[in-house]
Formats: sequence, C-alpha cells, structure tokens
Amino acid sequence: MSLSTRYSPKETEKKWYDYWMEKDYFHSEPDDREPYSIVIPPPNVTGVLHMGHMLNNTVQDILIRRARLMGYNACWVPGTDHASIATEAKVVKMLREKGIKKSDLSREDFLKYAFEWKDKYGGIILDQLQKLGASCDWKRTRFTMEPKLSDAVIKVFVDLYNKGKIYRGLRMTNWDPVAKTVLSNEEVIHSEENSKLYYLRYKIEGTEDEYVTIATVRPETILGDTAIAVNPKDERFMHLHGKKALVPLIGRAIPIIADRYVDMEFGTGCLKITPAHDMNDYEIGERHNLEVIDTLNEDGTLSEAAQLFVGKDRFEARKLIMKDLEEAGHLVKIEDYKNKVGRSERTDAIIEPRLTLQWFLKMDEFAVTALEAVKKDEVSFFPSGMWNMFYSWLKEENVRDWCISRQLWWGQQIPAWYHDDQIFVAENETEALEQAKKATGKNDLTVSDLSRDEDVVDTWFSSWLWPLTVFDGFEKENDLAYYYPTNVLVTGWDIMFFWVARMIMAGYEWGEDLLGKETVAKKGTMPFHDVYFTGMVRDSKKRKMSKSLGNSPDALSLIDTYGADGVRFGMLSSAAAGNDIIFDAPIDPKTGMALNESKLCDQGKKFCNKMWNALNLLNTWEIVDEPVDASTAAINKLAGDWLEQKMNRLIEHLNKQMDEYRLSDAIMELYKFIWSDFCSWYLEMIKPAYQAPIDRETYDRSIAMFEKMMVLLHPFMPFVTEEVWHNLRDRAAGDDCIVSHWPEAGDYDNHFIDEIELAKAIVSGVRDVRNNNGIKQKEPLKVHGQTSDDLAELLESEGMKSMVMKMAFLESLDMTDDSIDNSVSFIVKTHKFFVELNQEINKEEECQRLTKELEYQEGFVRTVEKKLGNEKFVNNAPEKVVELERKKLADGTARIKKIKEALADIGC
RNA sequence: GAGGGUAUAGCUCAGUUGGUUUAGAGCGCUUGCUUGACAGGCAAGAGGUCCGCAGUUCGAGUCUGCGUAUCCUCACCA
Repeated sequence: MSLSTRYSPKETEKKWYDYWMEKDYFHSEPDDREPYSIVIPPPNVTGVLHMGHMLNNTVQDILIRRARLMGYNACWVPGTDHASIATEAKVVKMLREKGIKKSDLSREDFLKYAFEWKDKYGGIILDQLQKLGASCDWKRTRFTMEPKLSDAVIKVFVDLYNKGKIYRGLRMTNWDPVAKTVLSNEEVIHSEENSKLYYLRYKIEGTEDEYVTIATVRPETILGDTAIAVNPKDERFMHLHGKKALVPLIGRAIPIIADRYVDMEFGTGCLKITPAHDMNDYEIGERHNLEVIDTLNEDGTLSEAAQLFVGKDRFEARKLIMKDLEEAGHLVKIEDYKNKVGRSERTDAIIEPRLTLQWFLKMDEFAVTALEAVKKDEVSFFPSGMWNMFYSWLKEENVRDWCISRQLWWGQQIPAWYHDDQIFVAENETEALEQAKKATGKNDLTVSDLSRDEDVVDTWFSSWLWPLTVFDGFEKENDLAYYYPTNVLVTGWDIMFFWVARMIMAGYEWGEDLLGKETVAKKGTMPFHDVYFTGMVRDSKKRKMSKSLGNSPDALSLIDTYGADGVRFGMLSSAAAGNDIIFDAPIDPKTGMALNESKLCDQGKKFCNKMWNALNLLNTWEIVDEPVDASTAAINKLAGDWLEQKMNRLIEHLNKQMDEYRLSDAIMELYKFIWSDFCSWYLEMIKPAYQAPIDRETYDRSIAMFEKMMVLLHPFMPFVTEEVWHNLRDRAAGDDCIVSHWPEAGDYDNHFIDEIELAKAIVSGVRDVRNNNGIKQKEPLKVHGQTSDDLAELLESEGMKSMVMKMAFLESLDMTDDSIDNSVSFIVKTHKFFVELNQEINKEEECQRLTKELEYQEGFVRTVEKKLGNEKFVNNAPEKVVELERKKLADGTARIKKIKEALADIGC
C-alpha cells in the first residue's frame, strides 16, 4: 500500500496527543520503579507561549520522554505561578474597563474577581504547551495561589520568623508609584534616558551673598534635603565645613558635611543630601545622623512634609519648582544630561527610591548554603561555567537581604498581626491572638484589637518552594519521599537567582524536616540534582526576543506552519546548552516585526517528510519468503550488519550526549544517521530492482531497525515517530512508541564500519568521475582497482564488491596491475582506481585536477616530514603518535606516487 | 566602574584531559539530474591565515599573557 508523498503534521499531531492523553501515559503514581522527576519552572499565569518557553519545555519533554522509554517512572509536574504584580495589574485594568475602581472594593471582592480572571485566562499557556507535545502529568497541575501551596507559604513564613531570619524594617526600597508597591531589585530595569542636570545655588547661612552650587536631576527633591556634602579633601570648600546652607524657597538650614563619597571631579563638587529619596544619600545620612524627610506620597505626589506643591505629581512639581527657583535667583544653569533611569518591569513607571517599612528575609546564611550545594556538586550546573554568575551574585559582599513584602492583594497575605507597637506572627488569627494575650497580659483582648498586615509576600516567596509543594511536601510525605529530589531543573540563566538559587535554599532549609533524616541521608535534600541552563532566544541581530520589540515570531503560528516536531527540531538544532540561540526568523524590513518563518524549523518539517517517504518506500515492496539470489542476499546481509553496528555506536553516543545534556549534538547525529546512513545508503543498498520483490529476512530486519530509530528519535520528535511506528507493522493495543523501550547499545566493530565507509568512498569516487565527465548515472561503467593486498581483501569480503557495483552502477570491478588506457583515475585512501571511459577524456581538465591534488598531497607530506624530522618530537612524543605520523607519511607518499603515475599516463 | 562569556566556512554552530591523514556539521551557494519513496528530493563540488600579537610545549583551533571586537551580568554617581 502506498501512502501520500506528503507528511502532514496537523491531523497527526492532534490525533496522537489525544491518544496519549486517553491512555493516560503522562500520569505518574509512585511505584517500585526508580523515579525520574522534573518540575516545570512555573510560567506566569498571565503569559502566553513564547520562544523561550518553547525551547525550555522542549528540552524538558525530551528528558522526560527518554526517561520514560528507559523504564523510569517519569513525572513532569506542570503548573503556573500567580505573578502578583502582573496579574493584579491585569485585573485592575479589567475592572476599570467595567467601571469598577479597586479602591471601592474590599480585599475579598477583589480576590474574587482575580480568581475569576485566573480561571478564565490563566490556563492558556498550559494549553499551548500541549500543542508543543509536552508530556506533562496534567493531573498534577499546580498553581502557587491554590490553598495547599498558600498554606505552605504561611507555614514557611512563620517558621523563618521564629528562626529569626525574617524581620521587618525601614529600608530604602524601589517604589513603583503606579502599582503602589515596592519592587525587588530584579524587577527594576535601568536604562539610559535623556534628562537635564539643574545647577542650583544655596545661600550660606549668616552671609549675604555667599552660595554653594549643587547639581541635580531631580530638583523637586530639594524639599527633602537635610545636608550638603563635600569631599573632606576638597580645598575649595574647606572653609564651609561646619557651616549651614539654606534650602531654597523653604529656607531650612542644613549642615554642610564632609564625606568621602563625594566625587570632587563631578558636577560642582557639592552634593545635596536627600536621605529619604536616594539610596546613597540614605547611607550618608546614616553616617552623619541626618534627619530624614519623606516628601513623597505612595502615588508619587508630594506630601505635606514637602511644604510646597503638596499633592502635585513629582513631575509636575519639578516644572513648578524650577519656575520658582529661577524667579528667586537660585538657578545657575541647565545642562542636557544622560543618566540611567529605573523603571518598573511591569508598569514602566519611573521608580522612586523610597524609605518604606518592609519585610525582609536575611540572605547571608541562605547564600552560603546555596553556594556550598553547587560547590560540593550536590547540585550540578550544565554548562558548569554558569557557576561564575551564580557565585558573583551570592558571594558575601554582593548578597542582599530579600525584600519579600509587596503592597498588593493578589498573593499570600503576610501572617503578621499588630497590636499597638507589637508584632505577632502566626499561622492564623487565633494563634496570633493567643500570643497577644500572653505578651500583653490582657486576657480580654479580642480579634478586633488586632490588625493584620495588609501586604502580601513576593510571588517568588511561593515559587521557591515549588519542588517541595507540588508534591504536597508540607502536608504528607508520600509523594515527596518518592519524587524528591527531582532530577533536573531546566531554565534560562536569566532567572538563576529568582528560581535556581532560592529553590536550592528552600530545599536545604526544609528538606530534612519534611523527609526525615534517614531519607535525606540516602537521597539528599537538594531540590534537583542537575540544572540545565538554556540560552536566551535572540533574533538575527542578537537582540533578546521580546513582545515589546515585536522581534519574536508567534510560537503557535510556527507550530501551525512546520508542525510541533518541525519546530522542536528547529529550536533544538541550534541550542547548545547555555549558549544563546540565534533564532533564524527573518525580520520584515517594512514593519520591523518578525515573520513567522524559520529555515531551521523547515528543515525539521522536511526531516519528517523524509522519514515518511522512507516508510512509504518500504510499504511499496513486495515481500517473498523464498531466498533471493546469492549476490543480493550477500549485499543485504552486509548492509544490515553495517547499519546495525553503526546504530549501536550511535546509541552509545546518544546516551553519552544526552547524559551530558548535549541535546543539540544528539539530534544532529540522529538526523545524519537517519537521513544519510539509513535513507541514502542503506535503503539504496537493499532496494530491489524495479518491481522485484524483497526477501522477508531483509525486510523484517529493516523494519526492526527503522523501529529502533523511531524510539531513539521519539523524545525529540514525538509525533512523527509515533505515526511511523504505527505504520511499520500491525500493533497490539498499547504497543506504542511513547512507552516502548530505549534500545541497548549492542556490540560494534569499528574496523568493519570503516571498511564500509571506505567502500562508500569508492562509490562516491565513481560518482564524482561521472559528474566531472558528464556521464549519466545509469550508464554502466567498468572500473579497475590497482592491485593491492588491502584492496583485494576488502573487495573479497562477502557482498562488498557486489554492493559497490550496485551503488556505483558498475558493469565490472576488477583488479589490474597496469594503467588502463583512456581512463580517469581517482584515489581513495591509498587505493587507486581507473574508470574506463567510452569517450575521449578531457586531458587538460584531468591534468589540472591531478596537479591540484598533487600539490595538496605534497603540502601534506611536507608538514609530516617536518614533524618526523624533529628529533625532539620523535624522542618525546608517545610512540603511538609517532607511529601515526609515520603512517601518514607512508600513505601520503604512496598517494603522491600514484598521482604522478596518473599524470604520466595522460602525458601531462 | 566591577566581573563574566564569546571570536572557527557566506550564515548558525560543533570541535569533550593539547596529537585521529594541513579542521567538521547543518543551512546557503555552484554544477548535473522530469533517477518508480521523497524536487519538502538525488548526486557531486567549491568555500577556512581557527580575531591579532607574544609565550608555554616535541606538538596549539585547544593552554597562558597582552591587545582588539562583540555580547552579557551586577553596580551606578549628583
């Protein structure tokens, strides 16, 4: 039966995904097999599938599918995180469109809307992963805001508080006036923007016309100034030490202090100090015991403390104050200036450094734990070079306490209750009340006397527990004890700190409590053994692909065009671990947007088609039980032995490559094996003459080998392999590629494989002669090999000569001691062949070709002779290496002799 | 400002403790094929001072130093 010559991924992929789901192949329950587990780095609920997700999840799917084939109990846990700021922003926007203001809603009502939104839109990315073929255990899908995971967050918070690792404090933080929340450093993006530098003069107290001039980009903050600083070594300002300056417009007298921080070269050498609104000023303020005046409200308007422009937005106030300052004679000059401005990753609002009361997690001990885990190789990085980045973030002088509170509602509310000045941290209100009663001695306190902290914890404060909580680790230990530690975490290096480091910290902090000493002693307490860092997906100009740039092709549209298998191939074939991948989607020059095209994905699609047609070929053959003629049988056996042995070697390579996460190498080697060795060579070797049948033995062997290839390729390209698998033979129910067995690498003989490679080179040599002389592929040729023991031995081995004759379309292949008249010669290794021509040879062209070849070989021999002429080399290099050089020399010399003979034969 | 990565064919990249015939792959390119599986194909070919300089070594694409280019991370200055 013949199939269509076109493989169509669309129906096929849907069909098999549905089938696998129906069979429940992705689901895992603990049993007596060894587990292989991966937890997905939870994508943001508001997200849609992008190139980074595709790469990341393709890698995870490959690892999990291979593990499943290898007989492990494979479990890949999917899910999403609640992304507090992004989601809250979306919900607020949705409500605004409905005419509802967040401030009019109670916390409970708001959360109701938010959960509704999440139920409606939050699963999109998971549906998209299914299109990619992701074999996640969907029954285990988790969400960081679901009750069980939230309970764990609260428990952990209380635990850390009781251990003294969480504290509340006034700190300079990144304030987003639009979202009205504090952000962690990682959520602020700094970039260069055009600003102005305003030079302003402050009068010295007690003088009539003495001034100091400062420069600032934020003139409205002068209202919060509490000092002027100069460098202690600066001769220009020595006389001012200890004096006071008057803040323009409001006339507050502020001290002139000396601090090494001030750069004498920059600006005027005088620096205004606003401790409430600048990180560095705050530190200087601490050193000099300066007053802190907070002149901003949470929405970015000026506060009462500013005295002027109260209630005006900071940018409007800037304009207004400049007008007043100029009129009052304080403006010296204005310069254009470029500086780095921090904006919120989520709202794009300009971040204000602001002194706020926040909750922090002490990082010093955690950082040491995480560093140690990787240093001791309890957690291994792939590629290992990522250690540098990890270390530089976590080393003592760089690590900072983690600000974990956020001024939002969407998230786990901080379990802290206040009564007067006292804080009570507890898992619930009742316990907090008990604590309060004890602490105050007032037994008549009621819940209404307590007020709960309004804030929630950072999203990452729930996702760092992910490897523990997705297995319900804080509740019961069954699944956790079985699946934990997970085998590998697959993620981009850009979130090394958000996830990798913090998950490691959490694993070491609670692993032993949750699993028990014995289990931990046996299995370890790290959340994962390996971390595979994928690169960033970039466009052809090496820019990170992002929605705002529009330089990312649409993931689903690519799948639509090339099939999931094609896209998986495309993503992977250029994705060496850790290296950023330049994705080849072209950019439309008119719009600057990425087109949904990719040559690499197209290559993947064509690869599917190639395999489909190989299947097609096998299906068209008539099979007979009678033996075929001896010569054909010999070729078939030789071809089969060769492919089988080469496949064994391939399996060995694949195992090694995949264990080292060299997935890109692995898929390329498979690609070449299937396309070149199997399709181009093997199938042509065994292909019967037109309308002739094939013997059952060869046919069955071919099917079995094809089947093995499909298993090997299955993790990479699951759909096409399952489809081919089912077309190779009739299958019993449940005999599916996805749950078959990863083949063992059997024995192979490198020498035998090399012999066939040599025979293939002879075939290519003949084809080259045809090409150069315009001889048709099908015109039978007479070829003579120059007599040599080696060549005779090669051609005498069973089936070899017939195979070469069949592949090269020869009429005869025999040995000769003499040169053959009117022939073209070629050399393979050290063997020389003459191809008899029925036409005049082109003498000039032949001379040119041979002369060029001679030059190459002479150059080669020269370098080898130089090496061997070096006494030190001969004396010091290992015998094996010297031996090899001698062989190189002998071979090269032999080739030169043969080329010279050929030149003489033609008469050049 | 501090630190890190990368530099190999036109493009994207391999090259795993220094030695495997003066460097490999895929794509692209050139030439020839309406070849009874596949033009989404077949066959063959061209194409490289391994960024530069110096060093270590019998031997360097591979190790070291300096330089150049480029990308990134962190911190950022009024």
